[in-house]
Amino acid sequence: MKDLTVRQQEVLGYLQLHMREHGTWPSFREIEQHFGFRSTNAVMGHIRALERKGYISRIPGQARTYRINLDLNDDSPPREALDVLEIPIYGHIAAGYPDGVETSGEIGRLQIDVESAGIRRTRRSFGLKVRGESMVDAGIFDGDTVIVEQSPPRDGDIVAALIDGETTLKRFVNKPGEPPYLKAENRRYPTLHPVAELVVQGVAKAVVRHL
Amino acid sequence: MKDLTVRQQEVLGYLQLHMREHGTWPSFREIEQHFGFRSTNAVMGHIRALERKGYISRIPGQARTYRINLDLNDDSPPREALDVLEIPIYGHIAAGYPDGVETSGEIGRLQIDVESAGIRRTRRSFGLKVRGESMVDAGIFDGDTVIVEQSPPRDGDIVAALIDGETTLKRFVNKPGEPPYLKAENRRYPTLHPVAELVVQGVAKAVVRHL
DNA sequence: CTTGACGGTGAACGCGCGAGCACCTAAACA
DNA sequence: TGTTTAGGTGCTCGCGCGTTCACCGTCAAG
Repeated sequence: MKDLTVRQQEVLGYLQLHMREHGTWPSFREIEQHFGFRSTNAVMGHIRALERKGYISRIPGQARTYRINLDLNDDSPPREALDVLEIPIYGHIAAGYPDGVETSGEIGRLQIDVESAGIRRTRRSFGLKVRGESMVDAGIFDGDTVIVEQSPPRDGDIVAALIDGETTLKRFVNKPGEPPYLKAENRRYPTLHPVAELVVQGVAKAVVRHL
Repeated sequence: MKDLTVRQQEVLGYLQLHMREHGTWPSFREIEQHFGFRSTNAVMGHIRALERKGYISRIPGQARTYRINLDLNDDSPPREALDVLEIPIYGHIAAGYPDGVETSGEIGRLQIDVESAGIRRTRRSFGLKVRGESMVDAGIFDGDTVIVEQSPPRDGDIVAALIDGETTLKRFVNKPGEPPYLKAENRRYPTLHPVAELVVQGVAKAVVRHL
């Protein structure tokens, strides 16, 4: 946060303010008007600067598409206090809802400190209520809550993946030289699970079980 | 949520999904492509329906500006704020611990909401870093953190108990007519563990595992 | 004195993207 | 039977909005 000029901080602040208040990113013209600029190019300069310095990223040419890189703009001191995160929990996956997690199906919330869960604040995370026995050999049982972080999977990770329109938990196997595939961790299940198109929603980082 | 058709729920779900994953609302063309429509007007119909039914609102003519009316789409009971508790974690337990709070052996802290952990605020709780394999058959592995609440054990509970000056995790068995005893949940361990004097420190309520 | 970063004006360009119109199909009424 | 509602296709129109180019200041560093 230190390498930003005052003006740039103001612009970054306005981006976040607008998002908080309207649920939408502002357009160049809206930023221009807010700061009293007389040219959208003044905005362009600041946006470019923020982009260059890594505080935001965007999809060039597309309207109102920003993304704040949180890890940079919170210059939180080395934490002594526990950094707690509130996470939505999704349960049953709507039948036929192929996009995966049905957002309206939020069945609860969970709060845990990031260290215990092994997740990062900068990534989006969500909880998933486990159904079925496909991962019992990995110590994940029916009824457990797994905390999934949206990040690219690596070989050996347990991932939440989309199979036939349902979200399931599987081991992600990606050996060099062969296409990646998914594997259930249950001796009674077919071990291999070849998938035409692999849609990985996130990587399981932690399990919380209610005894 | 009941007055929405399946398709409308899917569209609403995609709006939220896209927002979660990209931090941006999708454009009509992106929605069209995602659902395989061949006309943006199909999108228009659904957006209009969602708007008419009050689930979203938008600023007409402006790109990627939606607003979700949350109060409508979650028909879950009004969620109370999560009650979060900070808990000390002990590694190896010092002999003589049961007298009270011996903080010297504290190796960390954990924060979690009481509901996820299944504990009560009124009781004292602590975390325990599991060492050894004595409970693998109960799905508790070496390295897991169990959350223990200080309360009287009942038959079948997993308890933290003092054996030979060390705290271990065991199943508490208390059948009528015979003295209570402890039992390890590992096929390779002796199943019975008769103890002269039973010192139970608390009942395990939850497990947190870092994958 | 020059160079570069920073902050800005003004105008023009061109695609992204919401909006509208015409028309189609299937299911649910009544 | 006609009418309505949900869910589409295909096309066009026109504004919103990001982008670029030319050019202007100020200030600190080399």
